[in-house]
Amino acid sequence: MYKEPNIDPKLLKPYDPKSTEDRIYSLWQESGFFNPDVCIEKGITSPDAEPFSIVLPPPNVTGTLHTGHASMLVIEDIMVRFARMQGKRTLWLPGTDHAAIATQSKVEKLIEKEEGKRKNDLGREEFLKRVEAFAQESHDTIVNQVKKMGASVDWSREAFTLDEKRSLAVRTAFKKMYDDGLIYRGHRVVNWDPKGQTVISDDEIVYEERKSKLYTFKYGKDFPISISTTRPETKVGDVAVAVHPTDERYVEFIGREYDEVFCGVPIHIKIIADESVEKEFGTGALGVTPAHSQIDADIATRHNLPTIQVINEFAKITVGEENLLGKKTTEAREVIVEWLRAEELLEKEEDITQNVSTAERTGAVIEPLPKLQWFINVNKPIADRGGKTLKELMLEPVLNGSLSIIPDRFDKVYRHWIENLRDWCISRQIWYGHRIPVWYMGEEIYCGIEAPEGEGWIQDEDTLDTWFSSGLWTFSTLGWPEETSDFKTYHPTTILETGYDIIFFWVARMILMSQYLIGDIPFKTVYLHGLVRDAQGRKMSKSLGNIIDPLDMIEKYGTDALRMSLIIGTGPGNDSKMSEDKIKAYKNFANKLWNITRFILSSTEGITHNPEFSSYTGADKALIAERDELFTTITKEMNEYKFYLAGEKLYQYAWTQLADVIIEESKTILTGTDEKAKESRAQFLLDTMSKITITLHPFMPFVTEELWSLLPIRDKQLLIVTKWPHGSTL
RNA sequence: GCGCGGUUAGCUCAGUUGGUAGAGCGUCCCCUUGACGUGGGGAAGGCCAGGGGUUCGAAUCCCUUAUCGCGCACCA
Repeated sequence: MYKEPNIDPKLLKPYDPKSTEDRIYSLWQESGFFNPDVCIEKGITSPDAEPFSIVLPPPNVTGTLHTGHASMLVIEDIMVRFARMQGKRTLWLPGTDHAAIATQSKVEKLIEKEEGKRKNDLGREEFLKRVEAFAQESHDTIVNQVKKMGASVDWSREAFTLDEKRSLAVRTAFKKMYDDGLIYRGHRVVNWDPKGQTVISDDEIVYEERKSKLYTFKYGKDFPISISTTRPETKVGDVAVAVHPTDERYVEFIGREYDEVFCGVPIHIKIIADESVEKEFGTGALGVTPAHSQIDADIATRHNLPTIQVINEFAKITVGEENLLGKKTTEAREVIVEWLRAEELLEKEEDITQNVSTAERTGAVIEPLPKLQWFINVNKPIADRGGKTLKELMLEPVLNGSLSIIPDRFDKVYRHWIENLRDWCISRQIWYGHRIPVWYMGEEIYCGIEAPEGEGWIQDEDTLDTWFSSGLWTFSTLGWPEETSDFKTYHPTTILETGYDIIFFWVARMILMSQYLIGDIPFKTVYLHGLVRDAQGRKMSKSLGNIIDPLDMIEKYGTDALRMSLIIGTGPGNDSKMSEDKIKAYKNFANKLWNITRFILSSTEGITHNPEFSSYTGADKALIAERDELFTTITKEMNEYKFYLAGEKLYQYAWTQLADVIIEESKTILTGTDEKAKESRAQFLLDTMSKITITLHPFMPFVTEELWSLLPIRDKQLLIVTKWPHGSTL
């Protein structure tokens, strides 16, 4: 036996996360072990080891991390540390997202508040400088927070959705899609955000239930059919009334045309028959406004009707006399309702609740407007993908099981979304983001990775939907379009861990891009976590003032405690509640581990752990069997991504079995006279403590690394790269 | 309208392939025991939302009702 010095004086005091965590994180960073190449160089990982890769869902550079990010980092760090300890070639690739619209509107608000200026006062170039400065600052804050959480990401490979390499990937992807005819420019009724002054995609709409009025009226005294609408102000742009072809009430009018003057605006209305009209709704007749309703636009296309735009980008009326012209839609509505009353055309006014479309970022009510925009065609057969459409490419891996979603009930949600998917509008009228790689000169259009040669070309003013670049994330971060060795080694990535709230925005788009551009899935498994809510189950929000800052919790209880509280009892796909009591309980647990170690070290003083020790007593053999059965179980659970179960079992074992039972009875054994039993028990305790420390490391990396440094174990590496015990054989 | 999820101890939630119900916090009682009072020992507390079915056996599988929440669609 080796004689060890007395136990470290650190152990004589309670565990102190504050004086430990930053020091340990630096130690890891200096070791280089977050980088799989270093692990191979130093002989920790075999060069032909199975790769395990995961990209960090890049946090938006709009500010700071919240508890949702914290829980994401915990789950992913557990996966990554576990993989690394299993000897896999493990890469966790970090980065941040420029989050175009979110970041731009945040900076716009800041500038307006602090300087009273709007972005046009500054100009594109100056404004972008401001946004970049803000983004840089957010980035630095985020990086610091990610480190505080203990995340073992490979900082040497850090990426940003708007940096040079990712921009090249974006332009390359765009050009290929353009050349394949998947990206096209089209005039369509799109979702216009009057506040953000940009188009947004269908997915960026949030439906809000609001009380509203349904008005029933006629365009004029002699008009034969009454119609119902919640938006009378758009009716100055009507070109038709659509009825169901079999509606007996109206059948005789089909094909007739009428001229009316509606609130001072001349309109020409044709009565048409269309299957999409429901006889039961309202009067069973629908006023068709092709410019300001997507459904009406579809009807207009079918019947070859003209499109008359009557509302502009600022949600103001563009027709009529001074009573209407230039009025906001809400004001114009009142004007028209008043006019209808005065003319005795208004027949009914009903209170209804309706789903109002609002913009996710700005909260503005969406104004459908006809616009020339860029779209991705999801229904066009692609020649070099076996004639499949993007929709089919997105669906395929989920249907055939090559890509699995945890929990699997989200399969259905995903499939349902794809089935309803329409062309994706990818152009945005904002400045911050990837400029569309298309140039114009007169009638000529050029799409390329670089600007065209020659004078006079003007680049498209618009930028791309931020999710276009996020969609490339699994491979743009690995060097694509170059065939780098990282790309070859780590793609498809092993798993994507993210919130279920962005399954459409992000997960689906990554599958689309990877399937199309690479011809392969972006990841084998998707693990979806839920929302972290406050103790009452409410969503955390600034307006409610119920936001818990993870950094405050770290300050109070330590990162390990926060991590345990975020993982235990949190199954995939389910929302969880943040509870300070729970964090406190795990702070106590960290201290408990500390004290267990103190007991073991002080009562086995001078003894070094001997992994080959074989003279265990019968009693200790039984304890080993029981313990190793636990390790077998939790290893299985970890492999199945059931960290919430494994973590809890380790906690239970360490506290109620090791501390409460085994250590209690060890007191008699270790102070007794049976030397064989003493030696056996001492080795058992050291062995068990070392294995508990190893297996708890993915969950509580700081306290375990610190304890590991104090354990009398020969030839040890940092715990972060120590091999995971595989059940009873190790 | 279509779909999904929840409903388990006072509170927050676990419960892996169906086999006598678990944890944290809280509550009550006891203990300055030589790792730890950020502790230890003990206790109370549950017709697992209701009903029906399958089964030797159901919190777990099926049907149904209620209720809360979510997603999608509609939104004239």
